[in-house]
Amino acid sequence: MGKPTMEDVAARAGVSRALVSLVMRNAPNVSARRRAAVVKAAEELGYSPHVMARSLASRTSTVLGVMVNDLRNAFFADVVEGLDAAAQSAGFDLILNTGGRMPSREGAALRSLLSFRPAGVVLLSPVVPAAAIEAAARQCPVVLVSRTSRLSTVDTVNDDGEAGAALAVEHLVQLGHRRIAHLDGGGAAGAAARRRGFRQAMRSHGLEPIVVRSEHTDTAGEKAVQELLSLYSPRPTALLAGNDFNAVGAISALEEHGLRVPDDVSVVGYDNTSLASLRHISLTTVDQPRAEMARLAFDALLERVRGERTEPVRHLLHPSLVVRETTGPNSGEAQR
Amino acid sequence: MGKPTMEDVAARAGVSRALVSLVMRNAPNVSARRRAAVVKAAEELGYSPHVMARSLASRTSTVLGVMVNDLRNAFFADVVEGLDAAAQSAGFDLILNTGGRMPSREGAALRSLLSFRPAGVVLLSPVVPAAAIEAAARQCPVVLVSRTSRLSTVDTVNDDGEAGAALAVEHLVQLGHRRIAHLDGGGAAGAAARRRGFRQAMRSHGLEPIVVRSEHTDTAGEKAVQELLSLYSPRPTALLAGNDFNAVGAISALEEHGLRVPDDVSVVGYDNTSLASLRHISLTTVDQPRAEMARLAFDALLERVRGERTEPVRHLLHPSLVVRETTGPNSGEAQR
DNA sequence: CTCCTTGATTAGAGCGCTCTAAGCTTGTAG
DNA sequence: CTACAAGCTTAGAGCGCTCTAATCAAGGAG
Repeated sequence: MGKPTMEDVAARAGVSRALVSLVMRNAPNVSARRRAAVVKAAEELGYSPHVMARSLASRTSTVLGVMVNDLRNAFFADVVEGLDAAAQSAGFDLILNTGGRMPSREGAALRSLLSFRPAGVVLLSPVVPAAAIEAAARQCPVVLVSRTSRLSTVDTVNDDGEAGAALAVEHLVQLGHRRIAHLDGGGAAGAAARRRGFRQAMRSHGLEPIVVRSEHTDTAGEKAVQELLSLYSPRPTALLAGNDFNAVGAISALEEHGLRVPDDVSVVGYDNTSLASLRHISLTTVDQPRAEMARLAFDALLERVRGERTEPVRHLLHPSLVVRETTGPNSGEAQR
Repeated sequence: MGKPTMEDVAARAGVSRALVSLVMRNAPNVSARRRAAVVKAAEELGYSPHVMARSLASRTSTVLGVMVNDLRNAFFADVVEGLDAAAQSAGFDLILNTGGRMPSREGAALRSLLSFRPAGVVLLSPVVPAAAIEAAARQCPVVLVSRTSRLSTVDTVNDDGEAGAALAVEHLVQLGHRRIAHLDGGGAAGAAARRRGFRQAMRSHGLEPIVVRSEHTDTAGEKAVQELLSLYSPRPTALLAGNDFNAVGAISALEEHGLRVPDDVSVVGYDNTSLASLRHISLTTVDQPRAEMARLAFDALLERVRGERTEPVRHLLHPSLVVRETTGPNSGEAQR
């Protein structure tokens, strides 16, 4: 438990502490002989530099703060994995926090991250007020994922929800569907953009957009379908759910009503979570390039850290459609 | 970007740095007047103590290292959430890493965690050699989740896989099933215990255990069922999958063979991930108390940190069965 | 043989904080 | 008026490191 310090290594190698420091940072201008001696001593003692002490002394940080509102959501877990990969390859470390989608808890989490004086902070779909984000941005670079912002001090990375929804509509229209409904995500992150994209795409095809209020859960999806079927007759022949969970719930409800997917009703999800790719579900869905989003978020941070950029950057990533087995041609049976 | 220091606060409040330090740690024996002045000054400057500097000076750490091999696995994401909750309520922070199930990467990740001189480290189902774990345990308390160990310096938290499998067998036997197969998890974490529990429970009922080699993925589950159906005639009437993903794959394959679940074949999963609770799947499964596991892991660490305990602790948590809609009485049709 | 130059090494200050021990006020008792 | 707790406050060393500037050794040029 008694961890060796640089001083210990120096003593054992018969050199000064400063020289050990140089070796640890692989600085040039260290003779091969001394370098070897230091490396050997360090190995024998099982020494590795104390990151926090280094950070203090060098006035630099290799820590990235990450706040995620819900790790259970596979989308965020994927982004965190991506951030970790980027961080590891650049010698950074992640300090991670959850905010539970509650502004107060998120605020505390954010403050906790900042007390590490991180090189930067990534907020995944935060719900804290803009003022809190602005305050954070005064302390270090901040990038928002799955949340937009007008603050000139923060960067953002989002998928183009409008384009994603349009992609889905396009696919369904091409399959011959004309009565298409959207089960929206209410106030969830990105829901507004998807709704907007859906409406626009429908209108551009001269179709009447049907939107049912829902949420990003499977039970909400079921409920929305109940409502949809009782309200609209003839019923829609295709559905764009707010996300994959919602889509799975919708499928359950449809099947309970004796409607087959995709024969009677086509269903498209959103997010392409691991759920969608399960063969048992095999959901046609809109994929957000999570790995790329993570990479861009990390790079944006690094650019700010290095002072290479001061204007904000707004990444709007183009989603893609993954066609699986829940969508098919409009059979026409249900057409009036 | 210029972060205020304790000195700045002290100057503004007209007191010494030491006094500010006392207030920040809300030590007693500080007059109300000074305390208020310090708090006010800190607020005005937007000051919060520098955790790393504090850690260095106090020779204590409020950082917990967490290594998770795969965040995409909902089980681990849940445990991390639990750890975060425990950590937050005790004033600790998580530094998180992934090892990608590769010993070399895990080793690097572990070293990276240790360089923060954390108060303790939690390893979620690590695959690094015991020697690496032992080395880590010499630096700080280590607790293993979903991995056993004989090292007296590390604590472990596992679910009782034998009991879990037995629970499932018991349930199926009570439903009248006698030909029950287990699609095992191969070399995955916990798979051996589940397999052992399955065999034991079957034998204790005088039944012949059927075990098919598989993996913890849905495609492996499908493949295992193909194999099972081609190999065993009469076919089993019930299945215990290695985990939920595997179970979902198995269900797909069964349905493709025209077998209904649970009418023709009952299926039990393992883990009770969010997947299982989707109404569309509604999988009977064995639940591991993840929140409790996280809590116990955290507490074990804290006990070691505080020096309250030096002997290792081995938590073996009792899983519970969550009965949903993929299990039902043996219809007897397929009985010989 | 002396003066520079160049590359290798080290002394020492300091990062932002904590913590021990010492110093300063009061109030109260003698 | 002195003595002495008891309660507040602060000086200053030091945590483990980095970094600047100074030192030193060893050639090469004059």
